[in-house]
Parts: sequence; structure tokens; C-alpha cells
Amino acid sequence: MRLIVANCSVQYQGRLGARLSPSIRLIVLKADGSIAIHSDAKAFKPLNWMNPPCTIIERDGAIRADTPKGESLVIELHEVLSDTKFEFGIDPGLEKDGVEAELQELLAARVSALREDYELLKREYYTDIGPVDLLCKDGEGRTVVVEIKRVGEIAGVEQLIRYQERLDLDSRFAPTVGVFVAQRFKPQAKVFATSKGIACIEVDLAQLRGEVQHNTLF
Amino acid sequence: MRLIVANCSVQYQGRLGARLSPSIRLIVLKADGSIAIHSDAKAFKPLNWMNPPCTIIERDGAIRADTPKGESLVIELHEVLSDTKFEFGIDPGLEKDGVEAELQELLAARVSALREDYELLKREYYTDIGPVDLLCKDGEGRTVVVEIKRVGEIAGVEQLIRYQERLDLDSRFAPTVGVFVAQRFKPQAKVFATSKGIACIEVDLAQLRGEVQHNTLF
DNA sequence: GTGTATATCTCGGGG
DNA sequence: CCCCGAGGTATACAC
Repeated sequence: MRLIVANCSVQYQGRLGARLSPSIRLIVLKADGSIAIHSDAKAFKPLNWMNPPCTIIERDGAIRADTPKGESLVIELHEVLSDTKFEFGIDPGLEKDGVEAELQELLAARVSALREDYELLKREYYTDIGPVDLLCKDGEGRTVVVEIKRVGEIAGVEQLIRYQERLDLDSRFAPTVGVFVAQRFKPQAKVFATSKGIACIEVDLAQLRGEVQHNTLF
Repeated sequence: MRLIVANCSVQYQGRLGARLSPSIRLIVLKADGSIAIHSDAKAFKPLNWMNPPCTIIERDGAIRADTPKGESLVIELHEVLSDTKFEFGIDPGLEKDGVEAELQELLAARVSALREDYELLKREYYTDIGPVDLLCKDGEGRTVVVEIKRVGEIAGVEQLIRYQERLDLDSRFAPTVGVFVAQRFKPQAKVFATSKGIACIEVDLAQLRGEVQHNTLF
């Protein structure tokens, strides 16, 4: 990783056009060929950046990066305050928990937590318009399409409806029942889902963890 | 801006849980109180981060940040390779062109580019479920709801349908006509839109710029 | 490669 | 505050 602190101007042309007039900024050149230009505010987003693969040329106080797709980033260095280089090695990477995937995993292991008579048919059932989180069968033999979100919003309801419409075309599944599961629901999403005949079930991650743990132990 | 290169471990607890086992990384502490931890790959996304407002405490070779909302980030510094500080001043900021807003502006200035008989009623018409990009009237006096995207995808069609359904409840507008405008359409989105009776119009940004320019000049 | 969904999304704007 | 939508979204994953 190479870190340059410099007064610089930047120009990006590609998916859109973007310019940075002269100011002091941090320029990060990473081992994978990526470039990021940061101001002294906002942790997350660089002002400008370039993703690999790109060819980087440096000369005459300027750094230029071009991608095969025709994007270009030009950094003019007016005054370099610092220019250092470090060897990092390979990062072991980030471990996460509490994302939607874990919620899906926990619910797949115990769909009866949603409703007693549910039985899991398939987790991540792939339709040609995207994957259904959980496909279940209820006590009356109806196919239940389950969409899981951390936060239940309108877009999730629409996603669920798309899947239902798709599966309703298949005689093995039609007519389907839709169930929207989340740790928290936006009120509008709940209203919208209900108006479409979709049940909203609020689940608690910590509680689910405990239940599945209990299931595994005994 | 303070730049620390160090062998460190990181733990985040908040919206989810995340851990980083020991490795060399770049830690960026910005003037606004934000913190970002970067590995030597991927330009855009930090491995871990913290947004302001947060209170940062440093002691015993550890940096700890807490937000009022109960998020916490703990960085343990095992070995510091570099620790430098720079004054940046205020950044003049990023200037962009070619984003959706420009497309919307250009089309608002000349809705007849979409269809000859269109007349603009209102740009950014606010409904209670979100803003309609352009509200127009066609030659037959029908209300036209226009949704603009740089790239036309299924989600955009659903957004448009939501607005239409909302405006169809209003006798001043009902029944509405839906028009989906983009510089480029995903085939699925086109199929879906057409099946819902929504017209897809592909526009060219450069051409629109020229036309509006022409309009302004003569 | 395209297509789809997720994200500690971030960021900005309006009410 | 929240809600909503855009983003050069990035990133992961299945087909």
C-alpha cells in the first residue's frame, strides 16, 4: 500500500464525469491496483476512485489510470506532502454475524418458529427471476413463499409478490401463500403487505439463536 | 487526518457484529470524527468503519469509538508501523455531471423529446409515497407519470407502478399513463414494463444536451 | 459474462 | 427526526 498526501486535482471520465479542484487529499494506491482519493471527512466513501483492473501510469507529477472499459482517472499532483509505502500481506478478512444470511439459516433450521405447521421444502429456491429465501408447505399442503429481511420495507414486499406471481404459473406450487419475515417492519411495508394478503411476521434474532441452540443440544 | 499503519485487531458491535483478526492495516482517523480501517485491497469499502457522531477514546494501545446509538468499534493496536498527522483544510468538493438529476433536468426542459404531444405539469411532484420524476399531460389530456433512470431495471418499473396506483386514486389524475425513461434498459425490465402496459423510451444524454442547447440558443 | 439481491450500504433532500 | 431515492453504488453469488 502506498499512501500519498498531496495537493492535487482529479478528473474522472467514465460512467459519468467528475472533477476535483485543487486541495490537499489522501491518495491510497492498493496492492490490487485500486486507487482511492479521500478528503478529511466521511469515513466510507472516497471522493474519487478506480477499481481494478486498470493500468496505472505515473509521470510528470501525475498519476493516470485507465480501465479496459474506457474509464479514466487523472490525478495531478501539485505538491506532495508525504509519499510512503508499506507491505501488508494478505488480510484474513472480515467475519460477520447478524446479517440476513444468518437469519435465513436460523429460520431454515426451524421454520416452525414462523408457524407450527410449516415444513421446509427448499432454502434459496432458484426461480428464473431470483432466489426465494425459503419455500415451505403448510398444514393444508399449500406452498408458502417466505421472504426474509432484516428490515421489512416495501421493496421486499414487491420482491415477494414477484416470486409468488412466478411460482403461481407452476401447477406444482399454485396457488402460493406469501409470508414476509423481518426483525423490524416499516409501517408502510406492513400496510402494503397486508393489502396484498401477505402476512408479516416479526422475529427476534437473539431468541431464534437460543431456540436453534436448544434444538441442537437436546 | 491521522494515518496509522499497524498490526491490529478490530471488533464492531452495532447494526451487526464484525471481527477482524490481527493483520497489518491502514487506520484513517478523519477530522469529522470518522474512522476507517482498510486492507491492501478494494478501493471503495473499508473493512470496518465508524461514522460520526462518535466519541473516540485512545489508551493502552487501543482506540475505542462509541456512537450515541450504541454502536461500538474497538481497535487493538499490536504493533504500530507508522502514525502521522496532516492538516487538510476544507475540501472544495466533487463536481459531477451525467447523473440522473441532469437527465431529469434536460427532459424537464423538453418533455416533447419523449413524445411530441407531452406537456410538463410538474417536475419532482411529491406524493406521500415519494416524488414522481416528471408529471406530464399528453395530447388527449391524460396524465403521464414519467420515471427516469440512468439504467432501467425492474425496481424502477415497480416504483413507477406504485406512483401510478397512488395518483390513480386522485380524480384529477386518474387514469394515468406510465412511461419509463432510461439511457439503457435491462431486457427483463423492458419485458416487465411492457407486460404492465408501460412504455419504455430510450434516450441519449449527449443528444438531449445538444437539443436543449439548441433550444436555448435559438 | 449477465442477472439478482444484500449492505453496519452511504449520502442527500424533503417533510 | 424519519422516509425516500440515487449511487461511477460495491460486493457476492448463482446461472
